[in-house]
Amino acid sequence: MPTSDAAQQLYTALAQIPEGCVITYGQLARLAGRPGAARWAGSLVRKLPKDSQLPWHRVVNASGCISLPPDAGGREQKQRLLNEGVQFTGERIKLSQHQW
DNA sequence: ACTCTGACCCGGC
DNA sequence: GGCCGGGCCAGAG
Repeated sequence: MPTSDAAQQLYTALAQIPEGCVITYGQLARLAGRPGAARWAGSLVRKLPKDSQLPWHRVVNASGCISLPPDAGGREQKQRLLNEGVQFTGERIKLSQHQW
């Protein structure tokens, strides 16, 4: 495909993430075959529809924190993660779930 | 075609 | 732990 071959891979990898696990934009971009293109991954995730089945809420930055502002849906993301069993240490995700 | 921007990452200080 | 600068990709003005 067209221009979104890698994008499709990114979506696929995102869909492969099990519950209770999170991934960073960089890792996601790497899985999609675009190492270093974390920004690109963020763009795709941001454009993702809310009714999408893709677990976009399991994507966080390398710091292990939600990069999305609370007033933009970050609150919902955190709530979803908590609902799936992801433990938070304040605003930071526990290192144990840092990888899947 | 060029410039700016964005849910980013990494190495160096 | 923090701040700075450079690097990556795609889309919009």
